[in-house]
Amino acid sequence: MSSAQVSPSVAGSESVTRILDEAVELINAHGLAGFSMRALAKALGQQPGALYWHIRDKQTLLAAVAQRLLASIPHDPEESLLDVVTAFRVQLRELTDGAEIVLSSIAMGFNLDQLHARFVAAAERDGRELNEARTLATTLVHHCLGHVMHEQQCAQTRRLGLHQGAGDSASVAITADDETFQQSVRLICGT
Amino acid sequence: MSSAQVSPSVAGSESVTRILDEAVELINAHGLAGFSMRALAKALGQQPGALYWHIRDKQTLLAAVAQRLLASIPHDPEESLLDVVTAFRVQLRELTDGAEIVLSSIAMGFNLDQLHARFVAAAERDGRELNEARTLATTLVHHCLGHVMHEQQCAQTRRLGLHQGAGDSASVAITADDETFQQSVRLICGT
DNA sequence: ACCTGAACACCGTTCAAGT
DNA sequence: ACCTGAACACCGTTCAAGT
Repeated sequence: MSSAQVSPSVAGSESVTRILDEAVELINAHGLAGFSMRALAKALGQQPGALYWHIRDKQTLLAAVAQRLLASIPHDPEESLLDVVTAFRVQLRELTDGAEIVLSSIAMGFNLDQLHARFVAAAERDGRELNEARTLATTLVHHCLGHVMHEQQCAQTRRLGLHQGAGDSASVAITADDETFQQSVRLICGT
Repeated sequence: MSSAQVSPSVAGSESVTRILDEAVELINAHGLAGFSMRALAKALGQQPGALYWHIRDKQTLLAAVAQRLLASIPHDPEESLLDVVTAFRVQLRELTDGAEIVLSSIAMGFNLDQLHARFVAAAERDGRELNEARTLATTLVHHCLGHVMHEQQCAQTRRLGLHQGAGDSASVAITADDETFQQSVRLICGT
């Protein structure tokens, strides 16, 4: 049995850990667009091909990064719905292009069920009925992903320089900042 | 003045139109991941370099595709908030990976202000106060993008074959389908 | 078990030179 | 004005061969 997989549960083969650590560092430094397998190999002092003994491919690597991101959301057994959605957003923002990485990992079979379950549990603790809790959970997850994705893409726009909009760029009607996020969450949760 | 730009307003140089048409066709056929400048050139019967006389680069091309997508949301002056969010989702789904293309175009300076304004206007017609209308608009845009992105990534997972989840794949707790979407919209709008 | 070296089949983009 | 041909500097991935 070759270990050429980043298996969801047993990903701790310690060479894989080193690879993931370095991948996170590079993504944080140069963004997802500036991240390549070849650059990762170079940073690890190896040949590009060497990576493929440890991991299946780039997409699987990114799915593992996404998984690690979600797994490190702090877990409070008494957390409210507001707590968990806030923690989710915080964690997405810890990693450059975190929302894009999580979303695109879905195409790798990565799913958000665990996260969804945490939202549902928190909603039920807040006194919601099960069906309502489920809708609430799904809505908040989708909203948070859309919001942070927007925010992070705007950040990249700024990093690359010019906005191609009109000269005075003060006219941005739709924004994705802290205050907007909180207003949306209050709206969804019904104050 | 070289025309090497897909300028937002005057993009109608008819060669550019042909390029965009073909790009949309290829994206619909093979997804964003399977779309390349070289494949686009081949489909047009040209050399890859020829494209760069008409358009600045790939990202600008995709931003133009996103713009065309948003511009072709049917416009009803009496539309309700529900109408506009539904039309937005329909249009995102017209194009394979449409949500991803729109979201990533934001990094090119592409912004969603026009769309946001339509949401706000519809909300006001529905009797909302301005601040409420703004929050509602932002929330719905972010939610819809997150939702459709999730949905389209899942579709790609299915196209590529296996889910790497457990054997029986019936256990998907979080989904992005029509019914879920409508429930979320009702929740956000307050029934 | 783990890595190198070298290759394969691609990319996006530029730019002289042609017409 | 518009396109070709050819190059540049990259990609992800595979795989024999080494240790």
